[in-house]
Amino acid sequence: MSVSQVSLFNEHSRIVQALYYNESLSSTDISVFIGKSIPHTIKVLNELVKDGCIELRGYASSSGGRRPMKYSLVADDHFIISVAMSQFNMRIAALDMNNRFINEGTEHYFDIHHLQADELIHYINTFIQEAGLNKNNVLGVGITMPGFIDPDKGINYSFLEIPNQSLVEYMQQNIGLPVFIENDSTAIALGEQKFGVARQQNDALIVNLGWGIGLGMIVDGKIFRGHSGLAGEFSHIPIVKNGKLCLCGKHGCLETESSLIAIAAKANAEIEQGQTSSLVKYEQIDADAIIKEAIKGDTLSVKLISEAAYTVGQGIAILIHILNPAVIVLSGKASVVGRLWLSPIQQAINEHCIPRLAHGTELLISDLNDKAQLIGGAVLVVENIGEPLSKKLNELKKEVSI
Amino acid sequence: MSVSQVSLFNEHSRIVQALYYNESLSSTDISVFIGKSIPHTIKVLNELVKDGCIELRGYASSSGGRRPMKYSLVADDHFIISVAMSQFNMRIAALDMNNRFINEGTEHYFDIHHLQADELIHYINTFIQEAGLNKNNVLGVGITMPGFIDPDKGINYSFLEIPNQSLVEYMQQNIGLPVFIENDSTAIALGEQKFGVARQQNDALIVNLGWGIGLGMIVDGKIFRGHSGLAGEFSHIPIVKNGKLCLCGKHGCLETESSLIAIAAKANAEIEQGQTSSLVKYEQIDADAIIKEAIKGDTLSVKLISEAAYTVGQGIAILIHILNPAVIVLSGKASVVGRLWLSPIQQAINEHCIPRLAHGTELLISDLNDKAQLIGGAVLVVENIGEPLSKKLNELKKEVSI
DNA sequence: AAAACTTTTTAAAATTTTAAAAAATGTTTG
DNA sequence: CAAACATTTTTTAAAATTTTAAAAAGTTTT
Repeated sequence: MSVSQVSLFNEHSRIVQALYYNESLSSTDISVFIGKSIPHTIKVLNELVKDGCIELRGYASSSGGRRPMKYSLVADDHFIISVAMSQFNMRIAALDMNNRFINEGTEHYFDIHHLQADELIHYINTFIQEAGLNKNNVLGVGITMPGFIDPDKGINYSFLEIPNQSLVEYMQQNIGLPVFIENDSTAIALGEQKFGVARQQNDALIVNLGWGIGLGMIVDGKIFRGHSGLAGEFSHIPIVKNGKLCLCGKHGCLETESSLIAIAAKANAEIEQGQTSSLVKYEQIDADAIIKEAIKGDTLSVKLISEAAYTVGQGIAILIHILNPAVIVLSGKASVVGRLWLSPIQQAINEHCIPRLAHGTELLISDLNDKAQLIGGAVLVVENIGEPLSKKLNELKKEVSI
Repeated sequence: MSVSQVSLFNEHSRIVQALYYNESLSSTDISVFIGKSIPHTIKVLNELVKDGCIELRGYASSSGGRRPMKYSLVADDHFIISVAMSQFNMRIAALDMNNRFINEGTEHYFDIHHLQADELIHYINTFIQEAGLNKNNVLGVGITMPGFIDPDKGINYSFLEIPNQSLVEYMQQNIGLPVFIENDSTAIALGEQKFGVARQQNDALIVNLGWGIGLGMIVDGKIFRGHSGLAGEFSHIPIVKNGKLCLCGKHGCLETESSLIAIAAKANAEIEQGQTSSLVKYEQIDADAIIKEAIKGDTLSVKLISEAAYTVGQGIAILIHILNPAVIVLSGKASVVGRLWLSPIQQAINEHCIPRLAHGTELLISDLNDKAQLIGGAVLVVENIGEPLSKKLNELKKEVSI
């Protein structure tokens, strides 16, 4: 493949991206998106129509002038596999080029600490087979999971380490498709940015209310990772004075007070002390139980979530001062009870932010619910088509600093 | 001026930028910097040599092959005026195209709350005249000052407001040169990034230890401002439990404990309570007095700075978790006693950061000292040549979002 | 029905890159 | 010690790409 073909391919992929994020666009829109002239854009669009991956969808309306042609992706020309993992489970789904789920997907349970890459590969290959997908029509597999992940090198440093090889390389060899990996919170942020309430936002913070408190940051329209990929360690900022030792070894981390794990621990303690609550009927009081009872209105569950939320709000107040985001999105597992989190967090923001900042920041609840991570996995693939890992690694090596 | 000429001009200005930040570069270096092919780069370079703003500086060494020609800016072809203001004073200096001060500069004292734009204009015009500079050879004037500033609109919302006009417009009309404004902490960050210890860094935090605690953030190689330009409000993050009311109206702001103003207030209180200290000899104990005595080893002064530093360190620990910077630079007025700040801050980082993050972040003291802001003002001009305000405003209006 | 406006098409012009040759220099080898 | 070779930069000319400008084609408003 010559260099000119590569750059052409990337131009194509930019157009595919534009259309994946928008049902249909005019040639002018696409021309702006890819930063090329209209004649050139139209030439490329025609090629893609001939290729069969883009179709014409009639004319858009006009405010007084010739009506523009609408271009869209052909929905079933290609598909994307998205794999969303948490510490304890994984879901696999397939999406078409209109970002729609083409089936119900499958779910598997495990403890990620004991999960083997081969198991993961087996689940994915089985899924592709059972969904009846032809691998030639699959753009790629987006795997999103907890851990400290380098998406460019294709390595998860926390889980699923493969000796002498990157996880992505190993997966690609055994699945026969392009594979991309990303951190779960980051994936949720991607999903919210492209298809959720953070759509169109260049400066957004997406809080992943889950087993821990994850944070995905969109800075200047792009996912922000920091110098060594560790940025967004929100759940370990030292702002709590409860003396509890965190798993990370430090005291005072936000997650010792506000994660679902911390909330569950508190619930168990309170119940033991004889607190009345509909939680008593559970054999093991875990996050799912608390969320379930909180929805039903159990006082203790609601109280515990509210308290945790206020502490998270204090942390968010600090984030706002430093990053001045346009929106903050509450997403992730626990955001299904988003209403319960919202007002304590908003109150903490009002109490701890300078007014100009508090007013300039919108606090929103995800409307993607538990789909955010799966959608983020699909976005991950779309964002990376046209940039195979090998090319990225070459760039990393070349990187010249003047 | 046709559009093609504009883009050519911007290409020229990219080359000027590359050479302003580097004493000399080869055509290959410049080609990489501006992202164009070597033949094209050499063509443009020849034009600039003919123009007289770039000169040849002989050959660089080679690791085995033809030696590359070194290109440099002609030092006295153009000059830059930099104006560095604080709340209480301003310095004016002129720099040549090698980033060297061409004279001693001048200094004026005032309270910025009562400063008039006309006064500022008078100082600048007088300076240019007395320095014997021809305005045709001055690239522009970079004014850096406290306040909430929108550099694109050319407005300082906190000070020096001009009715019905932007400050920059007014200044340009009365000085007859391109004028650019920027926040003081941001300017210091620019200076440190291009010429200081944060050189080459894409992810750096520059702490401006001054009357307040300023913060300039370099994210992905660029100054980060947030959604509405308020990012980096480090001095108002709520992390102190001292009950003191901050000027911003909130309790618990970092600056109630750690700014030079807070330190001076504490010193006065301690002296009144009969503490022994070489500070007693001062009529008014202000920041300058404390810095002076701390250098001499006065126990009280050192103690107060150390305490403040530890609190700043707690704040920095939070910044590190969120932003994962490669380096943190202590700069600004109070960084002349940088050694005193260093170890309490480092200790707070070690205590409050997860180890992987603490180890990945270098804490450095500025070597530009009080020159950082002036140099930042010059960088401000260099960064903006080729992009006149009017063009920027047009772009702001056009900004299409898909 | 004319005027105003927007999108699309076309063809010429301008820009930029590619590829190959030439020039210059350090390293290796006989 | 010099010739051969590997490397790197510079030059050249042809090829490819992309843009500009102007004309044409549709729509809405007046």
